[in-house]
Amino acid sequence: MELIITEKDNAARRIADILSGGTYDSSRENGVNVYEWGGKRCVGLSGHVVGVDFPPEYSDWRDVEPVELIDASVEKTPTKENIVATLRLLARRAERVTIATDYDREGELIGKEAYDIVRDVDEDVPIRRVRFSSITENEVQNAFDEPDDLDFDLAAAGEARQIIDLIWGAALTRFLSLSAGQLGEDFISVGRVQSPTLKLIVDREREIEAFDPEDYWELFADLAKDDTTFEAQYFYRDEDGNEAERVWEEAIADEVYETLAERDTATVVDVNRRTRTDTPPTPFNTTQFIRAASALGYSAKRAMSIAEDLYTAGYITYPRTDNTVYPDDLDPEELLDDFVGHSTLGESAESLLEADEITPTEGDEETTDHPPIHPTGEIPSRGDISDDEWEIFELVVRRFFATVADAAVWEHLKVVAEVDDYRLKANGKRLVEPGYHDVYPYFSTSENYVPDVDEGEQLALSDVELEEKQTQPPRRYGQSRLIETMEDLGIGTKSTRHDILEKLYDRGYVEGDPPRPTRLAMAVVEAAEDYADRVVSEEMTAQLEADMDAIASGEATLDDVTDESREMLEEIFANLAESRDEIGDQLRKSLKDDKRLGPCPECGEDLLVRRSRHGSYFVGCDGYPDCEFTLPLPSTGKPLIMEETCDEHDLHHVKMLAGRQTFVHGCPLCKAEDAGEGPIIGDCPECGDEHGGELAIKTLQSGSRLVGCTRYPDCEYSLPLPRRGEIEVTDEYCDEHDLPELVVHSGDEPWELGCPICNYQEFQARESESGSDLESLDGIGAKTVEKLADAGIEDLDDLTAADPDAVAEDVDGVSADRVRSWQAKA
DNA sequence: GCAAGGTC
Repeated sequence: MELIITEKDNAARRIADILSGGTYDSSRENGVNVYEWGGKRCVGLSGHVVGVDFPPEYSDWRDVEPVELIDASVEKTPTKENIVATLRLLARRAERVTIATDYDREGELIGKEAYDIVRDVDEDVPIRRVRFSSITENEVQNAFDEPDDLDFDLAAAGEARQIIDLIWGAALTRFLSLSAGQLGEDFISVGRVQSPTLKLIVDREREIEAFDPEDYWELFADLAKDDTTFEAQYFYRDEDGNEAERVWEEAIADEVYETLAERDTATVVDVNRRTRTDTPPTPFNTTQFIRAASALGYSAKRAMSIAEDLYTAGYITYPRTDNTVYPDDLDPEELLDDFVGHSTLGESAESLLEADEITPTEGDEETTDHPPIHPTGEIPSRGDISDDEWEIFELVVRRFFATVADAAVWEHLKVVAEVDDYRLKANGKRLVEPGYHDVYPYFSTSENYVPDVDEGEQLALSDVELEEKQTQPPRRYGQSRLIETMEDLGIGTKSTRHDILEKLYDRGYVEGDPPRPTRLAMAVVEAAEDYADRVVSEEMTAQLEADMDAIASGEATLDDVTDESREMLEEIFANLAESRDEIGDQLRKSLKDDKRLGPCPECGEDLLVRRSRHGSYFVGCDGYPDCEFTLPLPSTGKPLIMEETCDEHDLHHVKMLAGRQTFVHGCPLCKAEDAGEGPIIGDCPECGDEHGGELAIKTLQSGSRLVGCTRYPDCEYSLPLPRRGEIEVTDEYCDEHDLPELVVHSGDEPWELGCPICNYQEFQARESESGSDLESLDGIGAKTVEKLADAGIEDLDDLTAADPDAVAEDVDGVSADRVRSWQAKA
């Protein structure tokens, strides 16, 4: 029996399909899929199935000096026990083993890990290696026809990286965490990739903080030929002879303004017309995909998560790739054919197929691991996937379309007109050949119309405007810009860059979007710059890459490289040791700065965001226990201190981070003053008789309102009230509940809410009525019931009477077939 | 309870 091992289950299944001609059987062993046919078995790993770590006696942070980790041994232990067990089981029965992991350095290392597991149970079984760049019939057959051996040097290069990353990361992370007394889940982390990335963000923030704005002026005027008016801007030549629009002296700006404002014509002195070819974009690698998705409003994490789902479902190719050149065996015409006749994508595909010759664009990077991201030709129906998934799928499809489309052509027209010695310019542009923009509508194609004019022509001049402006600080990096910059600097990989950003959020180093560094992040980068510059510099990765190349080519050994790295870290620790207290003080101070809201209204010390023993957040005074002033915070989410401050109390605003339910809470002191109890409207039906509780109209911290008992939290009786509008308490009373009728004033017409108890009871009755009917059907959930109700389908009668196609059109995520199946059941 | 790299 031959055992074939791949890097992931998906690849195992596709290889089984190709080699068996679709005749394989599949079974499960320890929860792992095994594909079997004609004397062969194929199993997929899940990336690395073993990991590196120190021996257990090093695991207590307090008992082990961080410096001791540098010379500690590094062991490999299984991290995916079930897969390792399955591999051992299958290896015992194998007469030959073929390693078919991904064709890149990490794939070689993963292959070596599988090799070691196999060798452990069988010293003699022959083990060979096959390499292919994409899982297509041709490539896979060729690879299996010409098998090779595992490249142990290349795998060793990967191992060196693992060891160096672990030692540097663990030793420095433990050192900083211990120095600041931050143990447990709030440890302070450092690493070869995360720290240089954090430094990028921190450096930009330093520029922003140090920025000194400068005033300048810009002048605009309208020019007109016949009835056509267009905007022109004043410019001059600076000392280097370049065109400049910004005027740095007010007196000069005024002088130009007065001259222009006095005159009513300008003379055309230069007309410049040129055409520009706008070449179509290159195929998607991971970074460019994230960038394009981010322009549509997706975070890096969300974009990758959707791409992974689309990949697993078979609609797009593997989303983690550096490659920007399509492989030879991708036939663009064949792939376009798959879209012909499709309701929304078909037209573009058909127009592209009309071309005489189809030549895809190519990027600069051609790698051996995976093809660029492109559609597989399998098209999901709209009901099968969510709107977001469809939007990302369409992006990938259209990007593929764009790479086989024609270039676009723009015509640029620049007109320069003169008034005395002053010059005005207007830049027009027109898209004469839309080219790829027809099939890829994600780039701007906005035009600016400037009419045809001739040199010497007089144009009417009007509406001269002088605008005072200020230079702006550089902008923070957005998530996709950061990922692009990481790629440019060579740090991280296509699979990890977006994870590294997530890590910075998780560690409390950055907040918001675009990511803004916390004081802690600034202090960590500063400490690293002072004592371990290497770990915040992209140089460390560059050197490591060079060392890994040396190992792979046999010029150096794993021990040469790791020993040298250990020595460097020893030197760093020699300097760190004596500054431990100083570093700890700085870190602790910055941790406190991140919690600081502003002055306490009672004692003037700082108010801090704190966490109670039960885990809830509140605002407390730094002067505690002398000052016991506190303010509440909402119970949902994790508080984030915003840059914005309250004019009245000088306190920073607070935002509550709770995923999709994130909201701005504002100034906690204002909120506390606004909140509280409104008018009392009657006795509490639950505890009024026994304890004298009364019902009051209350406004909560979050801004929502309710009728609640004055004995809260001892009595939790409450009734809901609408969010919007002012509530009027009338003189009329409900006979049954002895409570006043309420009127809500919002919008144009006030509406009668009536007695709050009756109102609530009616609401509940409506809920149960509408819910019971439709929700009784199998395969229909509460969310769908809501969506159907929005489309006017409130009960089973409505559903059976409805036209399935019309329903599918109106309701997101519901296909006509699904509606028919409900109708059959109803 | 440390890193970064695979994969889900």
